[in-house]
Amino acid sequence: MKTTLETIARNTGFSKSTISRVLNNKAYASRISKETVDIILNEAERCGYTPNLIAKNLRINKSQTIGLLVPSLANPYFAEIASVIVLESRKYGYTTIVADTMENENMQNASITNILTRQVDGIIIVPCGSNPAYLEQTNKQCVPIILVDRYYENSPLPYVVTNNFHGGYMATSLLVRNGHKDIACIQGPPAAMTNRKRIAGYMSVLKENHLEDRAIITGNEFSIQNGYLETKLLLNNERRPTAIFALSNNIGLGAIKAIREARLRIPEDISLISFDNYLYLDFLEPPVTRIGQMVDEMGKMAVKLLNESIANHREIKSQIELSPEMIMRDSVAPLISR
Amino acid sequence: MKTTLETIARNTGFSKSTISRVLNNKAYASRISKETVDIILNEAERCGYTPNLIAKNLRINKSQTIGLLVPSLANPYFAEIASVIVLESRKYGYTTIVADTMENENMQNASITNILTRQVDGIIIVPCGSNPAYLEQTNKQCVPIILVDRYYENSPLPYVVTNNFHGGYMATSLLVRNGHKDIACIQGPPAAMTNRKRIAGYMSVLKENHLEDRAIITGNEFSIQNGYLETKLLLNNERRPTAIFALSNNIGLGAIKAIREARLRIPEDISLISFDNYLYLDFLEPPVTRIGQMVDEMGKMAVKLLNESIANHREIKSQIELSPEMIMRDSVAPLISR
DNA sequence: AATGAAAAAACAAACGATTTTGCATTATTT
DNA sequence: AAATAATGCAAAATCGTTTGTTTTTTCATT
Repeated sequence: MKTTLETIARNTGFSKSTISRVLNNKAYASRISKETVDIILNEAERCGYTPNLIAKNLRINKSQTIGLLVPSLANPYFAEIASVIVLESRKYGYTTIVADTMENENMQNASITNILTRQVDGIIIVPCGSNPAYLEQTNKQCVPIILVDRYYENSPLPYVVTNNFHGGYMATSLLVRNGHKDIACIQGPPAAMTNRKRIAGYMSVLKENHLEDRAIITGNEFSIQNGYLETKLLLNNERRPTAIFALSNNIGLGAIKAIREARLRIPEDISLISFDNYLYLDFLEPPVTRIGQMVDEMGKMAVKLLNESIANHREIKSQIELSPEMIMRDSVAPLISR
Repeated sequence: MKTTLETIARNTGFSKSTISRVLNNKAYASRISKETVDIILNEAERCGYTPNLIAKNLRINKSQTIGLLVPSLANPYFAEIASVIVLESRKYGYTTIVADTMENENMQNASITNILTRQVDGIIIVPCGSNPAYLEQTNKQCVPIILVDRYYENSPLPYVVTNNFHGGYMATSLLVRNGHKDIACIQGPPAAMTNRKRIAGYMSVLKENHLEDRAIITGNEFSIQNGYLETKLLLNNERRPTAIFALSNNIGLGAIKAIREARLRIPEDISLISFDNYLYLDFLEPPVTRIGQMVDEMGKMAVKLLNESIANHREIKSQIELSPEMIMRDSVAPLISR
């Protein structure tokens, strides 16, 4: 038999309201006597009372739950984000409902509808697709939303992302400083903001160095397959690039595979720099130089903002960009003029 | 203003009970006229009604939610398990609350208590620690629990895990078939069941081949650091092993690092086989031969069992072991007698 | 002893759904 | 025409909390 406030009330002879106040540490404010408090706490302990948060939530109209949507938990990058957010939000007293949107906009919207029926207090999401309408509506009318890692251009939705322009800039600068002039850039989805910003950073460096007509931009997906195919093509060009900038960890992996198949050496024959930090990259031959994102800060910031928005009941406008970091390894080398 | 059954009731003139039945597709069974149904459905649509699952759950005493606890979402292996389970349970209509236990037994128990207050219908957990008492109590008295990936010996808790004995057996057999006689085994926590079973498989092969006195078992953690240090030590032995069996992906990585630092080649100088499948292992030099677990089947099976247990309201006794698979790559070579 | 204020606890109404029971009204049967 | 059955819906209880209001008790004061 499950024990409720009613159970304790019967066993002690006090009323449900008194029990409730005691268990919620409102005894003093409600002038409940010390003796009563003791009796009730003891009985609660004795019969192993656990509150029914469902009932509480219905009453107070808060669920102390947030929804977390990511494009793919199987991707270690998003898994890491999820890990940070789950742990961090627990510190604020939130429980996290997680959904995997499979990089599919319909799935994303369906998941939002679903978690809204569960009365989440707020949503953190790594969005996918290009239409923020439903998210905006939800943010306006239902619960606060914070975007992480990705955002929509011209949308008022608050976000915490990496300064991808800067990331692209840093990566390309490094290559240029090493004497590279023919730098290929293998991109993800051309529509994705993260992708476009990185490209913009890349182009900016080329322009500053008057190399813009030597820009080579190719690719269309953040996938291993894309990195592999595009690199294959690049290596067969009459004018082979001396360096490759891969706009994601997966693209980088695909590039490595193709470079190895061509029996070229990194970095002697071709330099490589990629985006996203990941431990395994240190175990490749050679370890891969990369632009890392501050996943920890990103997650923590998102939770903090969401919590503020929930607590203060006001809309958050923050659109925050965090600086990426350069992780120097051995896959970039100075160009030996030949 | 949020719309509830009451809103629709007022707007249409019907009672809440009628609205409820219509929206739950019980109109026919309750002999509600076609016209009424139409009116109600239209109004629900018009005012954008979304049910409040919190209220529903309170009433029907089910949350259509399951809890998923993993030791670390940041570990891609567990993230993959989580991914499968989140997606699969959605198919059954469950929403998933995820908690990260940080490989900490206290955290695990605290998380269980927490999600129980949220009235989850069941729990899927990759357990940590060695004391199943609280889990068993919860399973008996509150909601069904299914363990995945790991289990407790002598505990009645149902589980879906890999046949780790078989995995250890397969890996070691491969090495022996390749002529290796001095095979070191770097283990994780000696108390962990998964670890002990793998060790047992390893020993079994050695015994069958009368090599048991040449067994070398060392290590104590499923971490990169452990794999690295233990391998360092092994390579400095007067009698260096000709093959290493790493009992986890992380241990394998650490071993690779140490082997490279010693300027030895894999597999020419030393063979390596590790446990757990992971895509990145194909990009190492050489690609790592490994024992993979059927993560997909494991997750799906766990959800299926849990759902049955919830639906049929009876305790599940299943203790299921899935066969691992050998993933042949290039890190194991025949021993050249010297 | 009567009065009044303060202290302690009970009452009762929500929260938003589901579900049992019951009551008209209409249709069918005898 | 009377009895019975079927139809269509409403009322109200319930799930386990929280919380504003009211009641009862205690105790000091006059």
